[in-house]
Amino acid sequence: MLDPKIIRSNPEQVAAQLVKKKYVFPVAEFESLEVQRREVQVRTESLQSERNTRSKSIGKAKAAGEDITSLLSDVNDLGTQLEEAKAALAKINVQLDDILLGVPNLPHEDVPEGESEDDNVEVRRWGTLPTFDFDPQDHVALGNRDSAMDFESAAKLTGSRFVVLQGKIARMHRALIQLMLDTHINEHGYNEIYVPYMVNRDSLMGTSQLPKFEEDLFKVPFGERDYYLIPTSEVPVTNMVRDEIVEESRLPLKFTAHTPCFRSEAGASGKDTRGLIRQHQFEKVEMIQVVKPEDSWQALENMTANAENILKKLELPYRVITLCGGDLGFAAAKTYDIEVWLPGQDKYREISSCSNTLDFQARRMKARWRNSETGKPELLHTLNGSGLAVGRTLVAVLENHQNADGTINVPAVLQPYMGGVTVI
RNA sequence: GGAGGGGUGGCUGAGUGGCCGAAAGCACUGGUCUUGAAAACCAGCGAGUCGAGAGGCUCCCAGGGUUCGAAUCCCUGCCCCUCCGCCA
Repeated sequence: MLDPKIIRSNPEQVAAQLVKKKYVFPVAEFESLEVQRREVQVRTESLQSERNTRSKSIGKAKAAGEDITSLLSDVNDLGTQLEEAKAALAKINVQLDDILLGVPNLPHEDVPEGESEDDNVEVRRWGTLPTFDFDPQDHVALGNRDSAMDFESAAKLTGSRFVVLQGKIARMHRALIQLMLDTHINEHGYNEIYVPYMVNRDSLMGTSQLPKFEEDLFKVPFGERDYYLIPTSEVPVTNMVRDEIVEESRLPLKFTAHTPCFRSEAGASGKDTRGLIRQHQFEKVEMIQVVKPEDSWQALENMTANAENILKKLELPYRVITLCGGDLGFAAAKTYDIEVWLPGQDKYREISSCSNTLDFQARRMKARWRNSETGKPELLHTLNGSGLAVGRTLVAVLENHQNADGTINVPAVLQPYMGGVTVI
């Protein structure tokens, strides 16, 4: 959520900045509601004030043993007026919240203009693209050996966009997770955390998957309410600091978690239907940082480098891009995507996304720290980044390290996690 | 599933209808003392919101209700703890 004070004091400027993100902010509607809100709020509060003072005087008169019947009749119709004012105020606030919760974060000034992913700007490349003296296969063909990557069984068990992995491929998939976690823990200073794979509405509101993106989520009815399968561990991990005031000495908080992620992919029918690229269920190792505001931009650079380090270890060529305004996510002020080279598709594909949300999520979550200089609680900054999407990493390893006979060279860094096997 | 006990400020915890935004302690901040520190002593210290300010309003898990007035009484829900049963 954006700071309502900033929106109130300068709605046109906010609207102008949001144009970059292809969002039309309803300035006129907002301002007219604000005028009403202010008027009704002032009226409500003065009525409350009146009621409070009168109630106090009744209490005093009663204590003094005086007759209070006339005082009671004076206060009679105050209650109804107050009820009406309160109801009117609540109604206006609901409308204002609807607007405010639907406004995306402001893009950072570095963020390039642009409509879509075609306008994203490349920052750097790493690695040399592999060359093959044979026709490289894609991961679906490579995984088909011994039914190690089995989409048909998954379709039988559940439906489309799921997979069954078996044998060495399943082991490599698991090995990748271990490598990622160990690297983030031992080399990058993250704290491992295990979290629920289902969350409540409040958590999803906090990180801003709700109320706007409900159709992307799997909902699980539970008694009178609903739980939701997490679309990313960003949700449970970031919400650790919801409604908390974090001691300054504990900052920065750096968490890494391995979880499955569940996405309905409602808006992606027909897209990436082949293979492992876009599934309803996939594994991801996530990095979350909760930092002082002054540290968040440096943290974004570091987190991106942490994700890149995994690709370097796996000897996978990649490039880093800055998302343009039109491609930027709802909560993000700036996002670096890392795209890995996939020989089977002959192009770079997203494998990580690292974002700084500034205080956007923190404001929704009331996630604060106590600033020792001011002595006051202030909003934190939150960042999240994939380090990395495991399924897509598996795809990249298979395709980049394949041999003519369809076998795969296991990257040296992964071999200890696979019992020393060098080729699968 | 059954029985009982709870949810109060950063933390612990008192508070059963008005004198309570809320005792006390811890933590924190400032001061006295000290070469310095610790200890001791003194003082300050919840959050949000409206307002130029004075000050107002809201918040004692959440949502309803009773009342002129609710942290306090009633109802519903959520969560935590103890015991019993069941169980991976």
